[in-house]
Parts: sequence; C-alpha cells; structure tokens
Amino acid sequence: MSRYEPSVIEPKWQEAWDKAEAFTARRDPDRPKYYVLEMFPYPSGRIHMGHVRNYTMGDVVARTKSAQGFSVLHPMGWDAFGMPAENAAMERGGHPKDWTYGNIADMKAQMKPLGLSIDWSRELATCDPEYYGQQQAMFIDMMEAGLVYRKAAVVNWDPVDMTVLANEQVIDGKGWRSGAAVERRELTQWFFRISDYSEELLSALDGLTNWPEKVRLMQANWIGKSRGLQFGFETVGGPAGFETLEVYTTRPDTLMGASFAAISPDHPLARVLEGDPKVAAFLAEARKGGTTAEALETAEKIGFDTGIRVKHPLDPTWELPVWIANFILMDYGTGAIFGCPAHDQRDFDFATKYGLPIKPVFLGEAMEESLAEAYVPMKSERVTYVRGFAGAATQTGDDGVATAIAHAEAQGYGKGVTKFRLRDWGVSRQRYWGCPIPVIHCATCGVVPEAKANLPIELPYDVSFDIPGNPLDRHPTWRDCACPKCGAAARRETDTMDTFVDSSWYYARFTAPRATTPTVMEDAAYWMNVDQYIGGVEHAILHLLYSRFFARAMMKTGHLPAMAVEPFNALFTQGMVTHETYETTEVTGPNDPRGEGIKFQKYRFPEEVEHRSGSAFLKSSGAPVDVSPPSKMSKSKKNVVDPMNIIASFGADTARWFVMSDSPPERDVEWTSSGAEAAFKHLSRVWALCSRIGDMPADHKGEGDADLARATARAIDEVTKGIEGFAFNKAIAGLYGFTNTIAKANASTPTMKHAIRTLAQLMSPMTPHIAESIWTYQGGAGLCTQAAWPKADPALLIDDTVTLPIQINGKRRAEISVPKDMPAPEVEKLALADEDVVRFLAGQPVKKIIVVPGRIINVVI
RNA sequence: GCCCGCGUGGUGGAACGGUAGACACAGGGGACUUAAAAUCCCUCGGCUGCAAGGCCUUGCCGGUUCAAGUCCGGCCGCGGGCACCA
Repeated sequence: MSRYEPSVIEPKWQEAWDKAEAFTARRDPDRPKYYVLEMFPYPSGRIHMGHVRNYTMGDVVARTKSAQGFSVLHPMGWDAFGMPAENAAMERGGHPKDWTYGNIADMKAQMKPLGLSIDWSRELATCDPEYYGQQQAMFIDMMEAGLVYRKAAVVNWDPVDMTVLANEQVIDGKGWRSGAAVERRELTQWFFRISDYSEELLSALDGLTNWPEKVRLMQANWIGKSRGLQFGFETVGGPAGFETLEVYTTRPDTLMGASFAAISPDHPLARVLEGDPKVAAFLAEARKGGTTAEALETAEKIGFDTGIRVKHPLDPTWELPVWIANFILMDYGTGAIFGCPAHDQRDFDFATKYGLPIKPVFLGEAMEESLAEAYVPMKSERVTYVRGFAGAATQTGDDGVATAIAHAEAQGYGKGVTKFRLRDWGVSRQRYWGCPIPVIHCATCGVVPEAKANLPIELPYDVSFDIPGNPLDRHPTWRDCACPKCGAAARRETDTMDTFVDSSWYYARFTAPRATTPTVMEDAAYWMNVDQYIGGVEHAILHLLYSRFFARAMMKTGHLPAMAVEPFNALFTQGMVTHETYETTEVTGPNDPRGEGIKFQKYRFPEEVEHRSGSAFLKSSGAPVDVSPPSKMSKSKKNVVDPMNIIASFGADTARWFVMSDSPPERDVEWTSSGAEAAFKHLSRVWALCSRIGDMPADHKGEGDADLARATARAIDEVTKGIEGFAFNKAIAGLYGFTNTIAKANASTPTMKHAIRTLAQLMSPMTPHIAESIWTYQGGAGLCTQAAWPKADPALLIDDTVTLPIQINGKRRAEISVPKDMPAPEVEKLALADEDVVRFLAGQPVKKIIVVPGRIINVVI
C-alpha cells in the first residue's frame, strides 16, 4: 500500500458508494427502520465547521445503524426562505431566487466531499414551489380545521423599510437596518392557534425521555403554566359596562396586602376613558417605546389615577384606587391586577413612586429587613393572612395559594384558573421571499382560501427591491385574481409566512419528498418518527415547539398518522465549534479619517498567525499577536477555519475525526491546528499499520493471538457503546487504544488481519474513506460501508483473572491478581496474606473486611 | 428577579459510590540524521525521597458511608434560558 493520500482515495470511494446506491433509503418491511436527521441548513453559500460537526454526528449514527441492519433514512435539504436573500438583493442587486439557488449549489458542492451517507435523491428546498405549494394546501386545511385565524396585533413597525420587525431586529428602539425609530402599530395578522395546545404540548414533554432535560425545561418555562385566582372587583364610579373589573393573580394569599388596582394601557376600560384628554395624553406616553426586552427593562414605571375606585372582595368598606400603569400587559391574565407592594417588586416600585400604602401580610423573622426589599418568601408565617381569611387554620408553605383559592370559591367571589404564557403564533410577514399565504380578499365574500386546484400560488419573479417595503404589494398584476367563491375580481393576500412554518414539517416531507400531496400516509407511517434529531440548542424552544404543534395540526388535518404526534423520538443538541481569536495592534496612517497615529485592534485569521514558544506572532511581519480564549467561530472575529481548506490539506476523514474527538458532542469543541494535524498523523499511522500487516507472511505465527482477540472484542464493545451513547469522544479514545494494541501485538497473520479489518469497520462511521481502503486491502468482501457491524464475543469480554486493589481504611495499599470467579472468602484470605497488607496492618486486629467481587477489597482496622 | 446546568493536570477531557487523571493536545528527554523535517522510544498533577516508597490533590466548608470527583447541606465562581407574565 502506498502513502496515505486522502485526495486520491476519498473521491474514489464516494463514487463507489454512489454507484452502489449505498445511501438510498428504501421502505423495507423486513427490516426495522431508522430515521436520522440533522437540522437542515440555511443556504448561506458557505459551509462552516459547525455544519461539519453536526452532519458528521448524524452520519456516524446513520452509518452505524445501517451496518447494524436498519433501513436508514438520512436526508438533507435547505431552509431556503428568509431575509438574507432579500437583503442580498437590496445590497448587491440580483434576485433572491437566483442568489438562494446559487448558494444551494455552492453549499452542496462543499458538502459532497465530506462523504456523508445522505440520500440526495430526497433533497428539497423550502423555496421550491413543489414544497411551499404543499404548505399552502396545509394552511388551507388548517383554516378549515379552525387552527388559523386573523386578528389585530401590536407590532414593531419600521416606517422607513415599511415592514414589521421581529423584537430581535429592534435595537435601542430603532430598526436594525434603517435606523428609524420603531413605532408600535396595530396590524391585522394571521395566527396559528398553538395556544389551544398549551396543556398538551406541556404534558407531552414528560414522554420525551430521550430529549435533553434542559430543552424540556426550557419548553415548559416557555409554555409557562400558572395556577391562580381570577376575581371581579366591584367598581365605584366606573363607566357603564365596567361594573366589575376582572383581575388575575398567582398570589391570592397576599390579597389582604392590596393597596391599589391597575390596568394595562391597552385595557378596554382605558380605551373608554381615552375621551378624557388627560387620559389620552397619558396613554400616548405609556404606549411609546418598542416591545423589546431592553426597552421594557429601562422603561420607568408610570401611572395615572383614573379616579375610579373598587371594593376589596373581603371587605366592601375598603376601597382601592384604579390606576392605569404602563407595566401591565394586556395579553397576560386579564390585563388588570391588584397591586400588593409589600410582596411584589414591581408593585413596590410603583407604590413608592406614587405614595401608595405598603401593607405586609406575612409576619415572621424575615419581615423587618424584607420591608425595604418588598418581597417576603412564601414560607414565612401567615398570621395576617389567616386573620383576613376568616379564621382559617394557620397556613404555611405553598398551600397558602390553594387555600386562598378554595376560600374564594367557597365564598363565591372568585375562581381558580390556569393560565399559560404561550401565545398564539403570528405567522404574517410583510416580505417577498417566503411562502405566500394562500388567501384571497374579496369585496363581497370577505377572506376566502384559495382553491386548491390553483396551488401553488407561486411568487412572481419580476419584482424589484430598489424601494423599501414588500414588492408583492406593488406588483402590477400578481395581486389580481378571481374570488374562488363568487368569481368576482379580488386581491391576493400579500403577506408571506414566517420561515419557521417552512421548517415545522420538512421532516415529514422527507418521507415522500416528491408526492403531490403534503405527505403520503404509507410512507409517513413507515418512516416517522425521526428516531434521532440532531441540531443546535439555539432551536430548543421555537423550532422544536412549532414542529411539535405542526405534527399535531397535520394529524388533525389528516396529513400524519396518529403515531407521529411527537415527531422527534430522540433529540441531541450539539455544542459549537470554537476557535481562539487573534488581534494585532495597528496604528492609523497619515490619511486615515480617524486621524493619524491612533492605535486600534485588528482581528487576524488563524492562517495569518504562527505559534512559537508559547506566544503568537504574525507570519508576515513577526509582530506579536494577542490571543483571546476560544469563542464561536464567526466571520466578524475572523476566528474561522474553512472546512474546504482542511479537506484540501488533510482530507475529509481528518476533519471528521477531529470534530468527533476530544470533546463530548454536547459541549463546545475548540478547533486547533495542532489537533487537526494530530488527527491526520493518527490516520497516517493507521494506514502504515495496515500496510505492515498486509506485508506479513501468511504463515507468520505469534504468541499474542488470545490477547489480541480479547482486545478486538473489547474494542467492538467500547466503540459500539460509545457511538450508541452519543459519546463519540470515548469511542475515538477506544479506537486510539485499539490501534496502539494492534501496533504492539505479536499475533499470527490471520488474527492480525482480523483485528485491522475490525478496526476499519469500527472507524468507518467516523472516517469512512480510509476504512474502505483498509477493508479492501485486507481482503474484506464488498464495501466496508455495507458490511454487517461486528459483534463482540461475550466470552472474550470477561478476563480470566482480575486485578483487585486492596484498600486499608479506604486508602489503596496493595493489589492482588485472582481468578475472576474466586469466592469472596478465599479472596479475603489471599488479601490478608498479602505481604504489603501484612506490613501495613502491623499486627493490628481487622475490624471488618469488605470484598466487592471483581472490584475492590477494603480492610478496616 | 425566577428557572436550570457546570467547576477534575499547562489544555480538551476519562472515571456502574470502588485503583482519580483513560485517550489526546502541549511540554521535557532520547534515538535515527551532516542538519532539519518526518518517524520511533521514554517521561509528564504537586511535594518529598538515592531508592522502595510516603504525603497531598477533583472550586471552598461540613455531613452520610467500609469507601465520595460521584450522594446530602451550605458557601464561592462560571455559563445558559426566561423576564414588568401579576
């Protein structure tokens, strides 16, 4: 065998796999199926190391399952709609469609050399009309099933770009692109009724035992179930229709500490009062500012006393003022609260500012200090509370809330209710590059779904991006259509769908990607669910929650079988690929607009930097380089390593091996050039080892046959467990160990050949190309990729003799070798007779001796 | 503020409550070479000892146990998620 040259063997084996159609997924009733999926990429045009790590993990699983006899589905597609394509069109000209499909072609060309076991015949892009047309069909079905509705909602509106902005796109109250002050505007938007499924999406999390606990928790918090009391305040001096004011509280046990009531600026009562110019002025002030987290954080609490009073439910003679306050949200609870400044920080801030009374209801040691801090923990005694609630038994702990609810229900002034934080999913986007919402506005029939025969509603190609706003809105003809109901001239909806819709069902589409219906039941029933889903933790909430909702919606509309309610059986969230960042200190030149002689830091690419004796220098000039700790690879910090460069210099197998080694897959892995070189060196060593074994004379005899056979069995066991347990770093550690063992072994030729063939098989999920070469060179039949996964002989996994450490009072002092099944009393005798033990005991009596068979012996004196 | 996770050599990390530091990177020493690269061998937590060995060591303090990196309680530090959600 010649030198290890990845650039020669890798394309060769990829071609062989293609020719054998080794990765084409086929429905096979005789074999169990396995569906492994990595979160599909956005086609930015360049793959990065994060992609390499993500897809290699999926590939390791897919290849292993395939070798283990499963019928494997491992597809790939493109999450292809979205703003970057439009931004590119605005900045550089060109068309979003051309830009996107060009990027897909580029990225696919970069992914191919990785040698992933992907069934490319199922490739899809969400911007294909064949894909989004089916999505439109489902939208119509969901409308009919009552899962879709329209309502007015307050949004962030960019008056310059003339579009709605997501909260993340509002920075310091300004649009991220235009820099214009963002307005709160009410727009009629399309919504999915995800909140109908709050309870189910929450309770079904318990069944997702193969999901990371962290993700389940994040989803549970996002859904945000709370139990509280809803009751009506009787108003005094309120306008007609507001004889009572409904409020919701999760702390009904603090009801006796009420000092005011407050309503949201968007509350119906506030709107009624808006006729008063003073109220109107206040509301204008209160509604200013974006809806972003930062805007809310810094916003000062402001309020307006309406003059209306309400009666305390437990004491009608006790009246509380009703304020309008900017910190009350309309879309949580009832949009109105009772304020208890003694036990709520926000109420405390508000009461302090406006001089409202602060009335603690809990007595206890914590009381004195906590008065200043406003919040008293639940566990303090509730003496005042008990007085307030008509002499009930003393309450401590969390059941105070339950008791208060029970009391309210018995007295008839309120009832216990369950609320969720989860809101309905607004899917309207005033954007071009997305899936058109298949709806028609007719002057006589109103809002009508498009006829399915007219699907897909394709995006028009002739649009321009030189003016801000949605090009669909100003297209001369695209909006014009006939009403599907009455045939009259009508107008199309010009909003497109949130791209999260596209990614909420692609996993189901992969089971029948070319079908003329969204799914095909037979195929979905065979392939669903996804057995292993792999992706970044950044999708822990939205993408996964929407997908879980969509699976339910698809079930309800007949597009998925009932067994697919939870589409992802197992989820794995992988860590990022990080790299150190490098900066040099530069000085501005004479013509610099910043002024001459000013120092500044400049990021440097890793390939510009060399490391010498623990420090870093610029290759070109030798200037010193500042090194910062590893962080996520990003273009702006220039701490990126292009996978294409690594493949060019070391091959795909080295890149794959490196990203899977060292760090556990759920954690970040730091890319280092020394690590990549080490991976390459190791593969070269394996290659040389294979060559050496190939040169051994067929009749070579050795002493170590039994040992090598045992080591082979152990390696099979260790690597298989490592892969199946998503501990790829441990599987790789096992492969290093096994390689070293083979290299040192002195066994007969057939045993050596068997060992190295097994090594090739065990390596093949990680480094499939070199594995094929070794396999073939050592006389393996067919493709290594298609060979059955090796099985460890259980008899060889158990050693005949075991080495047992002997502890004296918990400290290791000696060890003995004993046959593996020696009875405990004999082990005990041997241990006490050991010379080191005797020396340590020095004649002291043994109080107790513990023998854990096959593990350890502990002598207590 | 609320919820969650994590602290092990110079580094990434191993370790069913049972020999802490597997495997790898970096470092040190050596062989081969005119030399370098490549390759191979040895060494590599700290202190101590000529050595055999001994003592210490998993963020800090305490507890449970024959035995604790692992379990329990309390601190300290780091990271993540959510957040005027009543």
